Amino acid sequence: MRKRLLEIYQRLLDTYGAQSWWPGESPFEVIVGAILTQSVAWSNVEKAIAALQQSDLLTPGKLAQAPIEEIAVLIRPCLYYNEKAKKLKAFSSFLEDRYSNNLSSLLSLDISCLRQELLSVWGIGEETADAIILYAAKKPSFVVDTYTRRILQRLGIIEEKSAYAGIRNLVMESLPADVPLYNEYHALLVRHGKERCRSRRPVCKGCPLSTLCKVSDGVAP
DNA sequence: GCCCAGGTGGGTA
DNA sequence: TACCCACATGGG
Repeated sequence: MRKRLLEIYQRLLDTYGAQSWWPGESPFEVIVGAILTQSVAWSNVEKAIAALQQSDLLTPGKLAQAPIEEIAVLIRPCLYYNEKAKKLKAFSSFLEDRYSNNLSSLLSLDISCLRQELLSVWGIGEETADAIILYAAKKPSFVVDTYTRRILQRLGIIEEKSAYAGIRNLVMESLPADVPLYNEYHALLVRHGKERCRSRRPVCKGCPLSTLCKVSDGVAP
């Protein structure tokens, strides 16, 4: 499995080049981005982050104090803005109550404790937690998103209804626990997914993974 | 006008 | 456990 996953990685890297992913001036900004990007393209998140920055709300203390309505107006481009305003507030309040706004002390926990803490926050699910661990805490926790699932499924590596934990474990048990590798792999899967697996019908012609794929040409499983 | 994006939580059987 | 639904903008 290790060989297979590395082969996929190498082909994607050769095709798309390094993605140098997840821009963010600070770990806190990365976390805000991780919450805002739930089910939405990053381009929309950038607008919201810029608006929060402009209103000087991009720090844990200030976000925790701001009314949900004020946050919601600023993050409108991000879809489900009322929900996400609550989620940002929930995380900020958690950070204030449990860590006195000391983000570093939260992020310095070991992966399993950090993951447990993050999952206890309303609005943070497995994918968002892993994105925060990988991109904000810079610790090796593989992120399984829609594209990861779809692509690995089409390659015949996972079952259609594989659970999140099963997919994550499979990858993490097969690959070395390496932050740059996990970072780049996730970014490449999203890039590839956007270009070729956006809809139910994959674009198989000229696909760098076509010879590894069990899906027949042009037909969705 | 229609489809779908880098999900999560809550409700129901 | 396994579904189903709400959330509700913007770009192709």
